[in-house]
Amino acid sequence: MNFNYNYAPTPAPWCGYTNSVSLPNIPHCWHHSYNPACFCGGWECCPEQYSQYYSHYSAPYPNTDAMKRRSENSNNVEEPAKKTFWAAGLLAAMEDPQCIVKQDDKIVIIQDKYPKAEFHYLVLPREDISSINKLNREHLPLLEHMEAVGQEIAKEHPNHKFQFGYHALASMIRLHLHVISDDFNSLSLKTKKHWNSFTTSFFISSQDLIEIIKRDGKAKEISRSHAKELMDTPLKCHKCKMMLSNMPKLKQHLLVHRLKEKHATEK
DNA sequence: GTTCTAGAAC
DNA sequence: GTTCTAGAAC
Repeated sequence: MNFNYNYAPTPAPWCGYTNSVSLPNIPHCWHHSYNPACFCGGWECCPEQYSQYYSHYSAPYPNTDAMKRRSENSNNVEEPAKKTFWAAGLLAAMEDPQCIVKQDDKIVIIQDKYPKAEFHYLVLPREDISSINKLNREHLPLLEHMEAVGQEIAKEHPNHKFQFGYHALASMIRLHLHVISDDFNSLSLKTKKHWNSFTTSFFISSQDLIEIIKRDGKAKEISRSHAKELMDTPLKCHKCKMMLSNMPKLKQHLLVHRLKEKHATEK
């Protein structure tokens, strides 16, 4: 992965090491639980500091070179960049063979690191498109292709229904199409925000986005305040519209549908 | 995006 | 007292 200054990776705040030259090749994907874009290399560079913040993890080995660099730079600590590093996690993941499920010359498909359902893929264009804001009519063939490969991978799970769509205000850099099974059976599905991001109008179906681009020639991310309104929507089952008062109850309720569908497919 | 946790809700 | 979540920190 080549370093791209547009994404302004942030040195870990506790690490004094700053580097104004260039970032070496990034050998790891974000699955290795540290900031792949950090100048200091993430927590491997600062094991003692890392364990201070995250005592339940332990550093694999002390990186003495990095500690020395940090010491040399200790009087020259730059303010961390505003753009937070985690937002660039997808860029690292789509470069890592371990993360890639499928790819072609236009797109890369990865598994969501924190799947919100039994199957949850992300289709990312190789073209540097940061978000739906950057789309225009020239991207229509790409958007159609992204959905087509998404449909293809969904077909590998014939007992599951899938949703294909984009978040109206995405957190991660690089346009990504969610391909997610509608069971929403996952330990990583925890919060109201998770739920509402897939079951309210915050989730723009792939077909809808394509129609919007065809019609208007562009699409616009929603405002933070509108996003918050949608995230605060009361919890409602996406299948039977039943209202649930909290996430544990909602997740328990989802079991009803899972059992019902399991029964139906076994008939 | 996730983790963590204070304090709200029960 | 326990469960749950919102918001800050990362």
